[in-house]
Amino acid sequence: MYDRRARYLSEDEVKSKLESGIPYVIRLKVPLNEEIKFNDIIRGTVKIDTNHIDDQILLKSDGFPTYHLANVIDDHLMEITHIIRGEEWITSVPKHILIYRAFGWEVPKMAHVPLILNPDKTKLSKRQGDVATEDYLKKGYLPEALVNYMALLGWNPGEGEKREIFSLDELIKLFTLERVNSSGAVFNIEKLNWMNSEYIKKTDNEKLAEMISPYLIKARFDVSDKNKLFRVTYVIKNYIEKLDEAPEYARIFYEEVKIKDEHLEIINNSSSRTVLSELSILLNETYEITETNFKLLLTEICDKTGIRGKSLFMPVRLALTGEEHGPELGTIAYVLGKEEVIRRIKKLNIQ
RNA sequence: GGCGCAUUGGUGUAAUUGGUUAACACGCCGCCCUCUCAAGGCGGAAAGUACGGGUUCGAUCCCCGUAUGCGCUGCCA
Repeated sequence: MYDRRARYLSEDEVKSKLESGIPYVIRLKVPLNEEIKFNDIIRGTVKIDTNHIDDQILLKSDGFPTYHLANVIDDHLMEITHIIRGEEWITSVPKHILIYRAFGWEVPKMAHVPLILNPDKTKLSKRQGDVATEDYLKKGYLPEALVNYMALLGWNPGEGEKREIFSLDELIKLFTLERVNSSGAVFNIEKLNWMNSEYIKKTDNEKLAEMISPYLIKARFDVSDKNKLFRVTYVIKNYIEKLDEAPEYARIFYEEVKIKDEHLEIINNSSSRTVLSELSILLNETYEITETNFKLLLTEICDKTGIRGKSLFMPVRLALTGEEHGPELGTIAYVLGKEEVIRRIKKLNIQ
């Protein structure tokens, strides 16, 4: 700690040092043995002994002010009423109060908010993941979800309010500094993901389609067919938690089907061949595929052939997507459309 | 080292001025739905409130100590 030597220099000493041209700084003369008390809106009364505070440098040797001086003057000139900032600033409050006092200015109200923590409870850092909001926006977190999630980190609306999804307007209405708590909060990406998926589900298809198309384009999918894009959006909105997951789930609608080796056997057995050829026949008699009538076609095949359950659905699923898992078959067929469904089945028989 | 701030399930939080079976959400597990995967519905496990002392008829809540974590301790902000 600085020994406060400058304050004990005599006037003559100061004068001669000044004349000799030695570089100097201007410091704050902190009173000795005084307890500075202040009220923090979030934490209540905080006391700090001035003996633990250095004689702060206010003007550097190059003549420029340090943060502490500039900050106080700036806030006063801008008529700041409330200073709301991170907890790491709390120990510099007495320095600021002393400066306000020296100027004879009123001290604004103070509120020091808790820190956001890594899973291991250390201060949030780049080493353990993204910290910039841009990083999250890029991944396809919606701004509303981000705001909503962050608001709930260290704050809550109180008893009687069970909701957790709040619009900006609602947050503005409900938020008070008094209900912010004072301990650091671990940033839980799982809950953010959940909340983001809630917001995605709430977004209407047209808007959501617009939001995901950059991600699909980046994956080199041809999204020029707007109708198809809307249908794809309608399907995947229940699957994605973040917008950047869209290509992964939209893939089956945009990429050529590739039958994996482990599925060759299933797709080539006689029952599967029966199902697929029956389906082709029925499709030719169908004007247009809808979610429900495609299911009806499958029921019809079941009635006619006695093939049911997995042996009925799986060959169709594999033929249309090349995957064992995915949305409901009727939905998939509806999104692809009649022509494409027929094409995909046909392509298979040729192999 | 000194000073400051904090401490409720794995995580985020709740619990009128001390009196609840300590509540909700995420996550996890199970069941239902179902061709599958999600979504959705239902249910379950999970903290006795960091630890130790007080004060009190009674402490998550008040006081003290310890531990732990974080912050500050710059001619950085």
